[in-house]
Amino acid sequence: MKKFFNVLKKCPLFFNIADNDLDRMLHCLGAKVVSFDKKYSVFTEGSSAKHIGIVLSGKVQMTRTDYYGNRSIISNATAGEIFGEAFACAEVGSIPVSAISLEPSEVMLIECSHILHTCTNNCGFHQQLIFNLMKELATKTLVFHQKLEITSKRTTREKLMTYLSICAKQVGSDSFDIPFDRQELADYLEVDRSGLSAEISKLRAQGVLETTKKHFELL
Amino acid sequence: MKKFFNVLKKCPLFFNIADNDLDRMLHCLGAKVVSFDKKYSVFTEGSSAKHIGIVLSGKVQMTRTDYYGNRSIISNATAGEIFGEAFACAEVGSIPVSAISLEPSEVMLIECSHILHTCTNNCGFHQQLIFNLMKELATKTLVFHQKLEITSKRTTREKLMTYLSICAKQVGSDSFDIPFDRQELADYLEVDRSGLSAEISKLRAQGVLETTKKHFELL
DNA sequence: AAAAGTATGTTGAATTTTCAACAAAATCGG
DNA sequence: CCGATTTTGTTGAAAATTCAACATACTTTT
Repeated sequence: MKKFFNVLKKCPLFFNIADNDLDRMLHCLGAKVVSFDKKYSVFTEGSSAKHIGIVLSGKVQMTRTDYYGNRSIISNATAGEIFGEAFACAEVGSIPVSAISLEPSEVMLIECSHILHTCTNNCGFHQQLIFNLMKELATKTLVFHQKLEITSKRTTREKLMTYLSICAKQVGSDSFDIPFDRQELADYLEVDRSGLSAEISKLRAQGVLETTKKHFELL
Repeated sequence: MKKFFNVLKKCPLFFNIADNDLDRMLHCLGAKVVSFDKKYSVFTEGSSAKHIGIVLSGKVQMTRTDYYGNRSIISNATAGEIFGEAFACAEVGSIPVSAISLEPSEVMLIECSHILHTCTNNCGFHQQLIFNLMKELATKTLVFHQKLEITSKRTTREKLMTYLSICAKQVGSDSFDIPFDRQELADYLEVDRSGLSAEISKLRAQGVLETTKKHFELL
């Protein structure tokens, strides 16, 4: 596990956990590392929701696909980020979303009950873990509010501009990269891809923005 | 505070807290009760996010209104339910939503830092409170997933049917009441009210459902 | 370097939504 | 109980989205 310590130290779940406690803790939690090739499922919609995932390397995407085949992208997670924690913490039977690896990825899986319910060894770090988990859940809720703010807009143009404005604000610059290609961006904004492309062209023609591939610049 | 004990005992924040501890605890937390007339703001968009709200009586609605005046309804909270906890827990500067009383309401406000950071009295219930808060945040995330599932649908008809199906499932019956009037339902589904009314009429004509006011029946 | 596959942009037709305006029904206040 | 207000339903026109089909650009593989 040692080789992942640099990533884990950045993971909010382990905030305030001393370095030399980490190894013992992971053992106590029964943490395991699993590798996934590109486009493999980490979690499948409908499967049981016992584990919290932590991305160690690569990229994992949370999606849902409805009855008619419309894919909806919930979020992307990269190294150090947590996913699936809400379903595991709420102790629901099955997950309403899928998690797939966008690249070859390594993922740490921790059974959530090991975090929530104090082990017999009385390790003493459970309280800190639960506190960290709570913080993470609160932060994730804010991310959802942001996504709702974006998708509640009524037109493709407004959705896109709201999303790009948030990106610019987060980066602190009008020039930035987004983590989505065009189809993914459409699935994140919940709009039609070709309509999105058309709208981007229009915005470019009107001098509102410049873009090449995943790079955007607001003018 | 005694007169609210029946409500507070049903509040998930106080799960597993002994009855005779509750009074002392509320005092220690600096909980205060505030009354609001109909249509008053409990929280205003942009204000600081320090307090968790608990509805003691009445009804509180979380909304956001965008630049163009489109109102978006996030959720309704009735007696025993918590609101605003995510912003307080995440310790963000300001709230991105408003909370307004739909009826004359009484609300308990607790400064979140009093829950998160152990007090000098060493009361010993903070760990349980934090655990409960974590559970609540996880549950709320599931509610958000549900709202996203609904609003990610592309047509008014699909959004409505998805929402009604979820209602029916929760109640365990095809006959149920919804907590929204038509305008509120439209704002929750993020669609135009008149379009929603037209769609409901169509569904009625097609024998898919029956409805009078807030009562719906799926056929 | 060519071929195959993938991603992006473009277009027009069909569908759907929004918007505005109004009528009818229900509710509220005195 | 009546008048005033609010809610709901209806309609048609304008705007926007979706859908399908295709052309072009870009990547990857062999």
